[in-house]
Amino acid sequence: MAGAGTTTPRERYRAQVRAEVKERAWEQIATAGASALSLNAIAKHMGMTGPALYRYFANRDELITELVRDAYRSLADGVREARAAGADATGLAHALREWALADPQRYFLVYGTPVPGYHAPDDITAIASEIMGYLLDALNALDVGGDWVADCPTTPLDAHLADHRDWAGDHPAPPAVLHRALTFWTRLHGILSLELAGQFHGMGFDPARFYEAELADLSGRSTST
Amino acid sequence: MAGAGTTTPRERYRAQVRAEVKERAWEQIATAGASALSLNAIAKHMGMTGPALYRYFANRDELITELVRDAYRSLADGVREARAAGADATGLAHALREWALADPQRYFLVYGTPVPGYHAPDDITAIASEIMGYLLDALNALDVGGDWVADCPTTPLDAHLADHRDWAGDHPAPPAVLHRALTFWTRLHGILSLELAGQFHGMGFDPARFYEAELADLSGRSTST
DNA sequence: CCGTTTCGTTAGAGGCTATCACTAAGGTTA
DNA sequence: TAACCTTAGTGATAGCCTCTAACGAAACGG
Repeated sequence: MAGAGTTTPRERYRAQVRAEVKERAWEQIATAGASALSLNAIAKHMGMTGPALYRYFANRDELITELVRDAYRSLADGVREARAAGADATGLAHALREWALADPQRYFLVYGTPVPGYHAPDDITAIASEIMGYLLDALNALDVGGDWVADCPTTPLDAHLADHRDWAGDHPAPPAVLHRALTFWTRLHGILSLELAGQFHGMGFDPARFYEAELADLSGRSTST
Repeated sequence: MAGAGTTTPRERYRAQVRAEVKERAWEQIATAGASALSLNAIAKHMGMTGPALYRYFANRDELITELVRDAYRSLADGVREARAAGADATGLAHALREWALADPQRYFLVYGTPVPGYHAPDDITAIASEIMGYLLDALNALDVGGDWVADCPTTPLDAHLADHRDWAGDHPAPPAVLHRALTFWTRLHGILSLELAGQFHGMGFDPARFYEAELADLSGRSTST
């Protein structure tokens, strides 16, 4: 019997095949989008027949869910590492942008159009709130003196968020910081998703500069008001 | 030969079948997303066999493109009407939100995850810039006295936009207004797309209030700085 | 009334997901 | 070593899908 931490050859082989399937899947997704992902085509690329892959993934949905999980995980790791390297909220925003540009379809797999019936498993939503946690940390750290929060007028939305802060877990950030975290997320996502979708194509301006400008606005007002 | 403006019975019938196909298509899209749209299933629902529909649409892509066109058209009409009824930029934002909530999948068809290879035909991008035109009008009208633009510091991004303003056509809006139009679009889209994608699910707060808060911020700063 | 155009059908190629029964190979145990 | 069990991969099959081609039938227009 295999002790904890050891792996049998069979388990190693299994893990390797699963990894190769996912690798091919990412290639397919990058070139044709997630809806065009085909287990059959992946199998043929690997020199197998279609049904063989059902030994490794219960169905197409399970493979996609696994890819979504990996994508979330890679973003969370990137953000955590940026934070560990001393990045502030702006640094996290840059990490997000680089992660998004590196593989647009991966970004869309996480933040793009959902299929109506689908509901992500709990461990994936847990990773999502882990990412939100890093953002809250970064924004909260900007406010160590408490001066920005103190100066900040209490808006009706802040009061509302004070009553609905379950999503922040037990994070100590005050409502004004929760508010800022939401604006960070939604504003950056607004730019990134439109840019990656090609909606800025033919408009001529440089999305990176616009991103920087929004970021400056997002950070600047913590000190200027 | 039918004179201009008249229609033969055949043309009427054809238009009616095409309309019914699109109607069924919207139902399918609303419940299962665009990727699950099936010409075959639509035909069966209409009491026909699958291949019959190829008399009306060259292929699946053409049907989807038609739906995208209709969706854009309906948004443009809504925004134009709101503007004609005297709505300012905030009013347009409310029109956008209602249009989005009325049919989330329709919103995603227009602003959601694109298929990597796909390129929209020119008339569709023309509708997109028509919508942008209404937004520029509304934002420009806020600034009739020119005081906000005058007070507004010329940012590097504004200078950049002054050099890349092709997308605004021959609209007289100054660079600062172009900048504001971009922030309007991207910030509102950021919230709407995440909300419709269900990313706020389980977070507890009311997205409508957050939308209002962003809108207040977007409008408020035109007078406060 | 008759030719022409258009519509809808069936048949079929080729793709997909997914299940099933079966073989062949690998590991385990007596 | 031999018997056994587990697992990987196969072909066959069902049931979807898109899309093409050929054929009958209906409707239109002169």
